[in-house]
Amino acid sequence: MEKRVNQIKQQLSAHNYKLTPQREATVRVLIENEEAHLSAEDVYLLVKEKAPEIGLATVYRTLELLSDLSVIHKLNFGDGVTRYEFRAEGAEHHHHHLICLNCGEVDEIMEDLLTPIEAKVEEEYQFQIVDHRLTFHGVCRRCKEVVADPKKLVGARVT
Amino acid sequence: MEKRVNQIKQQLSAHNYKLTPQREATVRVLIENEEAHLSAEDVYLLVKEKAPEIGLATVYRTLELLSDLSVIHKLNFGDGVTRYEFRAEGAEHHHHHLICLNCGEVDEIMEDLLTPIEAKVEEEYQFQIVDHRLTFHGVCRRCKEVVADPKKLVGARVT
DNA sequence: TCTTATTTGATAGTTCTTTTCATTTAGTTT
DNA sequence: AAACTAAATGAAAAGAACTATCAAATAAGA
Repeated sequence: MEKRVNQIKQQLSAHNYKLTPQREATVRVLIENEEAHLSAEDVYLLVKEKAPEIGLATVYRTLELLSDLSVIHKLNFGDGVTRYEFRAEGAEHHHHHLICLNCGEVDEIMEDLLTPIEAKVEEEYQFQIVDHRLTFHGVCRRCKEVVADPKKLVGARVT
Repeated sequence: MEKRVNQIKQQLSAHNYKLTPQREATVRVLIENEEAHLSAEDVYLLVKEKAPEIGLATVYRTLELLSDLSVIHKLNFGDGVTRYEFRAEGAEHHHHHLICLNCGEVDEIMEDLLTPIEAKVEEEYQFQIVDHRLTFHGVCRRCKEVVADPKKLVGARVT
């Protein structure tokens, strides 16, 4: 944890930004909730527990800054809010997501399944890939028994 | 064109909706701009040219309706607006997108590259896939010469 | 035709996010 | 250490995208 905070501190100062107490509190919340896909509001509420004087605007600014420095990733699961997730350490680009159309839960696929496809796309479409987003929408293992007809869920909950 | 409008008319009436003049104008705009990934605002402005009396709320409602009936797909490229695209005829789920981080253009990959990966995911994660979203972010063929270091574009323009 | 339900347009309201601006904080220079 | 300069912050206003409300218009059914 301390190591990671320190690493981010260095990334910030490399770009002439400081790790202010507000930024540090935000970073710690993000690290502590690495798996959670927090919205800005979520982060704000969690940071407030540690540092009640922080303002929402600062949280937004910090998230934007960390995103610009590729410390975190912005995600959009189509529910109207931007969510944020730590970039996996050393990962070239981020992992994939499984969104359950029934319960809304978001699970992770940590392995990169796209490498062969990317090679094909770069070749075939003359497109130089920097990053990707891959999301599967469906029914998670926990909801399998509950859902009668998965096709009926198309268009539900997530865009 | 007429054939497709008619087909949609039937899909609507199958669910007890009418193809009103406003809905028809909206549908026609969507068909005419099939490749364009229009936002609601875009659609509104285009429909206004044909039917100036239409209101923005009606456009939103129509897009929502068509989306519910899976006539069109909602897309989210992370620029803050929902975009709409016709569902390819007979396609099980929609195609993939190439987003250029330099010029913002969105190109299409019409072939489905994910079938083998989906089989693996369904098996390995016990997740029943209904649909997917796959987007590659990078530099399009048109911008290749202009962009010196593509990595620098990470975090730019699109979330 | 009369009745009933659907659809619409205008507008007000929400929600999420960004901007503004005065104040605070931190780093630099003397 | 005091004065100066720049960066960062919090509060609140503003903005953008979308949704809900409601009276009027349209269409369908009795």
